[in-house]
Amino acid sequence: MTGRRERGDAGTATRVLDAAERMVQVRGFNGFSYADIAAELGITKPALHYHFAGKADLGAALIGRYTTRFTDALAEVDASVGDAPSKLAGYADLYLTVLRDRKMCLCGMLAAEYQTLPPPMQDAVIGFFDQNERWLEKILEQGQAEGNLYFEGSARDTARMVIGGLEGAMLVARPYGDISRFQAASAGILAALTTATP
Amino acid sequence: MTGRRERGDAGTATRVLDAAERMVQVRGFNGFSYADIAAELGITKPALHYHFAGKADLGAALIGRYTTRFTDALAEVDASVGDAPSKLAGYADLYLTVLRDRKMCLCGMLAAEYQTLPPPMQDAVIGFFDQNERWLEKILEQGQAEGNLYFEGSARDTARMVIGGLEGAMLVARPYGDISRFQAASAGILAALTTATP
DNA sequence: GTATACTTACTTACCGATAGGTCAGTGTTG
DNA sequence: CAACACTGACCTATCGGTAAGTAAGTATAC
Repeated sequence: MTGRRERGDAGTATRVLDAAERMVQVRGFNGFSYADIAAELGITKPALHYHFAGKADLGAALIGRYTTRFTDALAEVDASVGDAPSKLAGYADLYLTVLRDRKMCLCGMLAAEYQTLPPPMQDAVIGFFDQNERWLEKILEQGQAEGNLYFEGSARDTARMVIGGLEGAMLVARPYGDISRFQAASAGILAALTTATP
Repeated sequence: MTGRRERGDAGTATRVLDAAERMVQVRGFNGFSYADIAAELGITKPALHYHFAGKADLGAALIGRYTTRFTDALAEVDASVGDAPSKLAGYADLYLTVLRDRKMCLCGMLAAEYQTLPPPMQDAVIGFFDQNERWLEKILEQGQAEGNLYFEGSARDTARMVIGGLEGAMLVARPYGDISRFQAASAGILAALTTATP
């Protein structure tokens, strides 16, 4: 065995994160074990402990990477489309992409299990939602200023409604295995924000 | 020890259901064990197996009782208030009552863990959402006919949006321990449905 | 009315499997 | 050789679940 990483080789740590991430998003943090990951990757449990001291550390690393990737995706949405409604649509599309793989939003899943999580993971989950909220708030304010987004109440409360609406739509759509349930809700939220109220 | 139930004594089976229900709503189905329940009630694990053959059976019984109670609560809403907007507000209030105890909707929690549940529990979770959807659909149609609820698209899709919106608002509000997050979302959903579009 | 049979509601003691985690090596690489 | 990336063997605690026994109450037979 080489032991040395080749070009194009993802590296064990990354492969562990990938497997664990998918397991959390499908089964929840309390729904898989170190043994499950080891079996899937064809390595041993101590190899996992070598890369991530404990399940709690792995969990925290998972949220960190997910949040970073999500932040990058939001920046990409910011850069690729101009007006606020398109950015909102791009935001909803990030959720849809996750759901297509029959997965729940990582932090939506962890929000359900929140009370059983080690405190560092709890803080990281909150951080994810805060970040989403800030980005959405900015877009909503932009749209209000541009005159192409309409809502009553604060941009902050509206941002929270959008996050809750999309997370909830994912949560309920997944048991049915029906993406269109999410799409209808997503379209409805977008429509509500792009329709002027008298 | 008498072994015989006294008046006002809840009965072991009911006490088990009560404890398990709270544990699922706070920690998730994969976040507690038979030992946890036994310790809380001051009985032994085999006593649990006497009343509920296995954790799967207990889980199924849990959803059954919850769905029945929810159905009763919906009938109570139907009976106590007249117009559709008030009924919708009553519906949202059922969610708020759950959240006040720092609990997630039982079936919202189980929706997150859906992929790890035994099939009978999966079916029962779907049944709960179907029932909610049917009730809401009826109310939405009533409101549309009365001219005091406004929405585009089908009553069915709108019902699904309401369920997703409220479940998601609960999901995200709970980590923050902030009921007002839910209330703002709930009020927003109600407002969107009671505001005429041009 | 009392002995017998049976049910209810448990307990003690235990099972194999799995949970997360540790430690002492080991082969490879620069 | 020293750092890196592991493996094999093992640990304790806990998981859901079971087998056997028991105290107390109920129904039935005579």
